[in-house]
Amino acid sequence: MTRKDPIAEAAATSSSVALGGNAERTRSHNRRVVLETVRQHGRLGRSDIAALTRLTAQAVSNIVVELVAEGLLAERGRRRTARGQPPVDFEVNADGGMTAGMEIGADRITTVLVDIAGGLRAQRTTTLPDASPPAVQALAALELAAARRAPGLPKRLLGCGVVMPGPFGVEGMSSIGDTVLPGWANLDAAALMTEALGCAVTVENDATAAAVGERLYGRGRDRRNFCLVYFGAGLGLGIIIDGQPYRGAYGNAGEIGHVRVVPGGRACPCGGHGCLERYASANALAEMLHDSGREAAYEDVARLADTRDPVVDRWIAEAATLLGPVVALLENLFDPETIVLGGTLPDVVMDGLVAAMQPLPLSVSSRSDRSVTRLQRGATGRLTAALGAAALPLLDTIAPKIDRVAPPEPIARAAGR
Amino acid sequence: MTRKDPIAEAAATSSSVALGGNAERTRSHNRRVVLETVRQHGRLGRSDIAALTRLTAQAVSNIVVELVAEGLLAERGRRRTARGQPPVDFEVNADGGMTAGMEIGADRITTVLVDIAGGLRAQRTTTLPDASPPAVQALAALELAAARRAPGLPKRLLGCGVVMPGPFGVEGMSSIGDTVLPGWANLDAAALMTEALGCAVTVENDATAAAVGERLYGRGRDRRNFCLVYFGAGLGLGIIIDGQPYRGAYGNAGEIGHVRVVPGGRACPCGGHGCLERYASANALAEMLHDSGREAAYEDVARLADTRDPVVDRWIAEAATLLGPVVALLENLFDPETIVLGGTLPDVVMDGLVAAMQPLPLSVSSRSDRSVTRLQRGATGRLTAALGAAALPLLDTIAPKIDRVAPPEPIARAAGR
DNA sequence: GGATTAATTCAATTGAGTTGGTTTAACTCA
DNA sequence: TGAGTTAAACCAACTCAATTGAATTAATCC
Repeated sequence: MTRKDPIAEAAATSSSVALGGNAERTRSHNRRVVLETVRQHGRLGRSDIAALTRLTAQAVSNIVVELVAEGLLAERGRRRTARGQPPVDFEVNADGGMTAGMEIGADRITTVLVDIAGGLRAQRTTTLPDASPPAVQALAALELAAARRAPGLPKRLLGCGVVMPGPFGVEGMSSIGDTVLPGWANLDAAALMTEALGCAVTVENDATAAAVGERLYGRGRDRRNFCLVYFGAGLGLGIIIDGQPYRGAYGNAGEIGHVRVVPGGRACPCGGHGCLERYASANALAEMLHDSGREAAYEDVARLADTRDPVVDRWIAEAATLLGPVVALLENLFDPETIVLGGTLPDVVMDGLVAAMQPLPLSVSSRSDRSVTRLQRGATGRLTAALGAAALPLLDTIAPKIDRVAPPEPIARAAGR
Repeated sequence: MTRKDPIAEAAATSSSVALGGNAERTRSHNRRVVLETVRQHGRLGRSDIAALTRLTAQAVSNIVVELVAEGLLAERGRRRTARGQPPVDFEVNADGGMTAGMEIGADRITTVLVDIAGGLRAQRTTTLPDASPPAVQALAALELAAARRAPGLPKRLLGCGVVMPGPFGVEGMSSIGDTVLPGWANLDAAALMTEALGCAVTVENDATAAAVGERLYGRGRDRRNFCLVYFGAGLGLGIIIDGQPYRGAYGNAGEIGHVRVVPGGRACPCGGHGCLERYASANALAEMLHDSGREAAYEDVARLADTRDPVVDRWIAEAATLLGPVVALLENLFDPETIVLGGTLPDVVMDGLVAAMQPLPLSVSSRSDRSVTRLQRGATGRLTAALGAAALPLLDTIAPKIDRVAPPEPIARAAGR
């Protein structure tokens, strides 16, 4: 009859377990639901919230009182209606709090402060002379402090999201090569940055952060399933499933840059040849520009694209040819509501890409009755990664999610033997 | 000040809304959590359940009493432990209920009855002379009734899952071509079958159903994220994310069969050329066997594979060559815990495929410290689709899920103007 | 200005989990 | 063999938060 201890067993397999609920968790869930509903619709009366969430008006009323008291919601006066007592509208209180987003690249740090209503309240960029952990820690702390000196900011800082070349802690294919910052490999970046910044830090890769940014502030505002193709140094894919970022079982989902699209093509640091990101990425464009003796800083690229520079056009044509089938592939696999293009390329270039990819290849998304376009440029512009980073802590605050947790510690339990 | 009615607006965009919780929903959630936990671990005492779910022993006790009274859990005696009062173990009561699964193909119907503990309790196959809706309805009802006459079955039938060539209601790429049963296009198959069978029917495609089957009874039992590549008439992909089947925004996710793998290759009913499923699918193998004058029924294929028939070997080699990169692609995009092969091919053939694909191409899944193999054959064998179908209703009963719902009807509300 | 309508609040009730104490069933050791 | 120890399970009182039903409030309609 002797068996292993089921608790120890669960901890060993590290399979997460669904969490039971209770009254407090119900409240916390409902608070999130209310906030998310208001955020999504912009401005709602208590009854509207009740109807949308299927809570009673009374429950909503209680929660709203709480949220207003905490400064998360703000009253916005009565709406005019046909009959009956007009509802008092509420919206997310822009001054109720803010989050920070930092994009740490090899040579620069971009910092943004975003309020909980999605408004950009401060923004800084500085060069990073030394990317070693202590230097980054110091400079990041300074930059955040400097950004917080902007006038009229919300007082509360709810958290900080950091985007940096990853991955961290996961031994993935993409960790081989030149993506990780020198000296950061195998370090717990989130812990280091939490220590440096003195507030809760979430670390995420650029593509996923950008997708979260679009989800909260951009094209994904009322989308629950979409993909974001991110043009950075490489090519990334951010995946939003059921309103939440999808990271995969080991945090490596969306590694799209190393799909082989040109058999026997350009060599890639990953060891392969003809990888997609050797053609379709900001780096690939910069290389092409360099090879033809042109400047390739952001402003240069924007200018060149504006003037329909032949090299830029050539890159767009090539990238579009290779990306088209990949877009169709993503549609066939994920069946998203839409696919968004984001990243560090100027809007003109993105628009050029979208245009050059038309008509898109046949896929399950080729329906005639679409209400959303299959492919579009993101709405958060050049700051997309930093804004996405800032959105990360907010997602935890706002988005209702299923509560699931690692199995409990088997410590202090006498295991059966 | 005049604005649109937010409720009508929400209904129009049909974006689903998170649902508020209350005491009853908490209970229902906790019941599911308890059931799921017991199902996953096989046999647990009340305290174990409490520790795993983070509920109090008391709450668990109450719920267990309820579940035992309803016949869903069964007491299994005390376990031997070192000290203290030994716990009473519980497990899912195999006689507490069952679900039916039907696989409706172009020429046959397979029916299985599976109890809630995952045991196969009855199984039938019959030929389907006429695939028109009325004929299928009549025969399916007869088959289900016949299966239910097997001795010693659980009394309760909790629901019925049906797998049939889809898709239904969605105008997808794959609906073009020969996949849909004649006469079923644009019909509400779930409603028709519910009416015919007299119990709640879920309709699903083969690949997703198979994935759900593996999730509950097979290789996915302790996996929360995996993909299942399904070899049927075509080639499908079932995706399990966070323990739940992922169907995409419009129910078309996992359309993997029409990835172009051979430029300028064999023509495909979808209109393209060189689609994966023209090479890697049960149909493709059958075609190849026919062309060389061999029989291609299931038993024939199994026999031929056993004797290492050169044609079968050739098919395996070809399919493996084409599937290898696709497996790597899936790993890079979904980062699953594992990828499972399932479908209507004999186990020998599947095993041959898995072997022939080694070594797998580099991907984010190429880690040295893996505890689960990257690619494996499914555990549910030839009945995989039917068993998966039977698992569908159970998933709703057992698996905890976030409650989310379409927005409320705007009827009977005076819209502001 | 009264009737009507819809939003909101008030007060009592209910469901379900938690807390703290008690009982029960095994093992350990003298 | 029996007292002591330990962990499981149960009992009863309590608390949280949502629901229910009635009352109040603030508009428009006529």
